[in-house]
Amino acid sequence: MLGDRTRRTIFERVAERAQTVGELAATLPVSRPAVSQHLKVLKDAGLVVDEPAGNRRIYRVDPEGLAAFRAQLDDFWTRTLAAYKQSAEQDDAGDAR
Amino acid sequence: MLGDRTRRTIFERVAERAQTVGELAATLPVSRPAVSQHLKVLKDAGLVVDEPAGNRRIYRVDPEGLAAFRAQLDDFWTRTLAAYKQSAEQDDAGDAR
DNA sequence: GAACTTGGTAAGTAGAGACTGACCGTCAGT
DNA sequence: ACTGACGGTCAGTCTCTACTTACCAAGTTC
Repeated sequence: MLGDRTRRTIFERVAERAQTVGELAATLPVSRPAVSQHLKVLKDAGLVVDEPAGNRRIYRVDPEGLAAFRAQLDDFWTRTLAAYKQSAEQDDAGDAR
Repeated sequence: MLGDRTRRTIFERVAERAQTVGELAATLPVSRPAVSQHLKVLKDAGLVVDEPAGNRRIYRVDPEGLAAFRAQLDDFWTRTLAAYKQSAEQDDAGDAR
């Protein structure tokens, strides 16, 4: 999801300040459609929401989706680290046997 | 890095229990070389270390590299969330103006 | 309402990377 | 020493995806 540099940058920019597609594209080394496509992905993932503002669309971070995303991440790390810890302890027990 | 399903699974498996390449490949839907390549990437990233054990190589999680990796992640999220928070507060101030 | 701006979508391309089969080196057991 | 198991690497393929150009729809401005 946020593995792609460009997409991560876009996400950071939007987090810093709600912006339109054009504003984002102007400061990035990719074309406007590319930005639009990245925003679509971020939107589908629930990380951003867009709001029509006359001629433009303003993109901003979606706090709920962001929280859900982080929760997923945290869950992964919690599970993985717990498993690792347990495995490490078993190794210690094995060494001490 | 951990965006790829297979690689993430491999990492989780290694975290659960230190294993050889063959053991990992046996329970995964990909070939042994594929596992070997994923492990190389994980090793280059410092997430795992390998230790020769006679004929085989045992892969285990590298606590230091893991900590560094998590630190990077945390840094990204801390920065991003801080920026977002500040941006949100400015918006509130703007609305109240 | 005509011209301009903004942005989403479609189609096609190019590059990245995940995967396989083949090959080779190394170690263990006989 | 020979044989078999384990695993790293190479070369090639195939899929995925990020990107661009072109086009179209909707809105604003004069």
